Amino acid sequence: MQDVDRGDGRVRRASVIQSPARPRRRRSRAMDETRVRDRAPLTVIVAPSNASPPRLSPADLLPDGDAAFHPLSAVNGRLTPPGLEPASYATLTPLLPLPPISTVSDKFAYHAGGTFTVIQQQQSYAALSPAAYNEPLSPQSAYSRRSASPNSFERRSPTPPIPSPGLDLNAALLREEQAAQQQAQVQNDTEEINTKELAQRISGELKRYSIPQAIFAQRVLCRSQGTLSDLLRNPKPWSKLKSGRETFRRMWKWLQEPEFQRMSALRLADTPNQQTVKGDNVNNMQQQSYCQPREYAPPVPQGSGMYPGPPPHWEAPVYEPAGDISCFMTLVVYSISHKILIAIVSFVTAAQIPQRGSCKRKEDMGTDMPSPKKPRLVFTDLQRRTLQAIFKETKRPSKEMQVTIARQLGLEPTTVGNFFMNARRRSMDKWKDDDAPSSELDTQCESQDLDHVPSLDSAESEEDHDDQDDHLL
DNA sequence: TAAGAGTCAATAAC
DNA sequence: GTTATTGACTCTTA
Repeated sequence: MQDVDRGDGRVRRASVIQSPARPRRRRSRAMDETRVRDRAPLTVIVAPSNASPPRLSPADLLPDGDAAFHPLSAVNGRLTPPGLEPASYATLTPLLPLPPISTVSDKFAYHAGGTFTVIQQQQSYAALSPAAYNEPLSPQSAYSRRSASPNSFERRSPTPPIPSPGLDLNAALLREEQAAQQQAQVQNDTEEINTKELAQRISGELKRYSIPQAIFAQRVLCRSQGTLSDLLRNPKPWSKLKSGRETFRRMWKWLQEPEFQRMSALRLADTPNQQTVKGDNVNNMQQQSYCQPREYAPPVPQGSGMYPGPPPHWEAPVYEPAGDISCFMTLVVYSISHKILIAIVSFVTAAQIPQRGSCKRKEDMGTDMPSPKKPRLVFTDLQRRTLQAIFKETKRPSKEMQVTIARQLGLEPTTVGNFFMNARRRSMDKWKDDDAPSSELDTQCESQDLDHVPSLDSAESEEDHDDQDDHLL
């Protein structure tokens, strides 16, 4: 993984010993675990990045022999399934059927293409007929409708194959259609999409057509490239998704489109400001953006004037390089009388851990001009390793502990809070390696979530490398 | 109100 | 130039 040393810090060791934490409200299994661990002394060792890595074995870190501990190596595996090699997709002709999304919509009856088309043309994307929305992606159906003839997409053409009907017939059809929509909508809300497979297919299609993620993300999903990348690499099981299902539905929908419409969807938004015109021209597909308003207002773009600006400590950050850091840090956390008393003993060189603004920055050091861009905080190696080591032991450190950690590492408490929040969420990204059905995965995840820290993968692999170095030494 | 979920977007990595 | 990573923001949920 890419997470290599970002600093030269040579932290020798840091340990955190924690004993009984203040009783906390039970929220989940995770909290249970945290509570259990809070009762036991905790030692966190942060090894130097260029020397012996933090080898956090259960024996080292979990005096109670917590069986839930898992080596990080078992977690990594950012998903790039072998079956998704670009070459395999390259062997397909554009009109060959796609492999099935097994769990999706086979139960759905294929909806009359004509009526679907009319709706598709006249409604916004989100309001598409659910039946069509969830039409089967089985090889049979896909193939028969797409590749039977070069004009297969015409089955969804704006001119539906409705036999020159009288008004009554149309009305009946419309009613039938509406009923089907309602029913399908119900199904749509509950039906499961195999997000992993969908992600693989989308990835494959993007590769096959050389569609940049950024374009697809923006045009079809109305999301950022980074978001798409993350979704494709770490698709959450459908059952774990909430509002995020909409994004996968859009992928799904796009995948269901005939090639012609897929490419059209990608092209149409090439026009600047296209997305500002939504649903105001039902007769013009070029104005029919895939994108619908977000579930909530998107963040105000930076530089728009509404961004409140960086926190004070970012204004003139002292981005001290972590180089030449040589320290031996020990964190001792213990509690007395239901109140955590955190004692931190640090052996840090003067330049070791600035209390503020210790985060490195690639540049910006020589510019006095206030940048309109929000500076991105990047943890120093020491900060990252310490946080990761602590996270291994305590997924939900108390507020007090977070404050202490923040103070010790020269970070804002909110930054520390964000780290743990992100780490908790991203530590659940491990269903990716499992081919089991999502329901099964869910069960597995329940027992593994909190012991996997993908963000630590780098540290782990790094450690391996360091181990070798140590060995040489 | 805190934690979770979804996401942005800076930027590192390739 | 494209993709992956990740700190932080906004909104939702418990």
